[in-house]
Amino acid sequence: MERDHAGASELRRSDLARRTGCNLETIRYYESVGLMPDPPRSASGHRRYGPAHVERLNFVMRGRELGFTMEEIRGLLSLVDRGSHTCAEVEELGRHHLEVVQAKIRHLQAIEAVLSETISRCTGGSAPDCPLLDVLTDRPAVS
Amino acid sequence: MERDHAGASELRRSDLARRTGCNLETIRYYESVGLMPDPPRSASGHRRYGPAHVERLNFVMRGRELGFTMEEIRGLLSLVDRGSHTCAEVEELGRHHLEVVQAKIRHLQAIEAVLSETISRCTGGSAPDCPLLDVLTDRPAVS
DNA sequence: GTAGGGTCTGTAGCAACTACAGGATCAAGG
DNA sequence: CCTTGATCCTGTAGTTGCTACAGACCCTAC
Repeated sequence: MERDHAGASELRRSDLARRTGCNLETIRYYESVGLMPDPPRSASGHRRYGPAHVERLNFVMRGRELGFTMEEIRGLLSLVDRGSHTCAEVEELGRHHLEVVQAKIRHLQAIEAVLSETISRCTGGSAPDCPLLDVLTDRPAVS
Repeated sequence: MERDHAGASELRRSDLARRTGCNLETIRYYESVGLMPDPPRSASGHRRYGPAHVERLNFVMRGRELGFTMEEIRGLLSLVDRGSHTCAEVEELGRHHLEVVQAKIRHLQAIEAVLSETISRCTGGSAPDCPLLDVLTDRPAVS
């Protein structure tokens, strides 16, 4: 006879981790900050997860993969949890995040332009003169 | 007569901050982690900065603007401080950093592609159906 | 019954700052 | 000379998104 077993889909924490690919400690972290609900516990205090937890963790993980902050995911989840969300509301969160992503890309591209241009002027030799150091020290390039 | 004044270019912390555009607290932080040297102090313990500090802080700040980590900047500084650096050494640090930046750009662009494609399919209406939520829940798009 | 895993909690660490609190000190005006 | 307000000092805690312990408990299989 099995004790402490409320159904075929009761997962331990390591099962949930394996199934979702999420780090074990990260699951606890998501619970501690309220992204994941506190799961029911066995008599001895061990967490027991059901299919709803798997779904929710997948949601959170996909959100993170798309670069949403935990705050944004919280917003998305609360829309969904409310049960009366609209596409327009979700889209707005998405569009805002998209703009942030695009701004980051532009920022990195600006850095990339300076870096690659500067490095392309490096001789790579054993002399101390270096265009990259010139940029960092703001010494104007020798014209 | 001026007391506590060892030259025309002795700066207080707020002067250094203003002159470089660096946050006041950040200067202390850089000192605490060794990116900036501990400056000499006045009799009462107030920091006094000279031109060398301005130069070094500018170096650090330009490095940060180019996205170098503090560890990388530490590396660059130790090359320069050693006094016998070569362009090849500096270039290698720069090239490595460039690759990191390019990888970040690619990562963000992949995110951007998914996000903008998904959001473009949003109707923005008051219905709960939403392509972005579909992606997050991994519900396959209705074909 | 015991060995080995897994689980529990709390805490500290990472990067790179930023922001206080609570006190000392300085510079200028009266 | 004294007050006032700005600036300085230190130490500590907060931020984001985890990750990694330590030390105790528990659970399962042999």
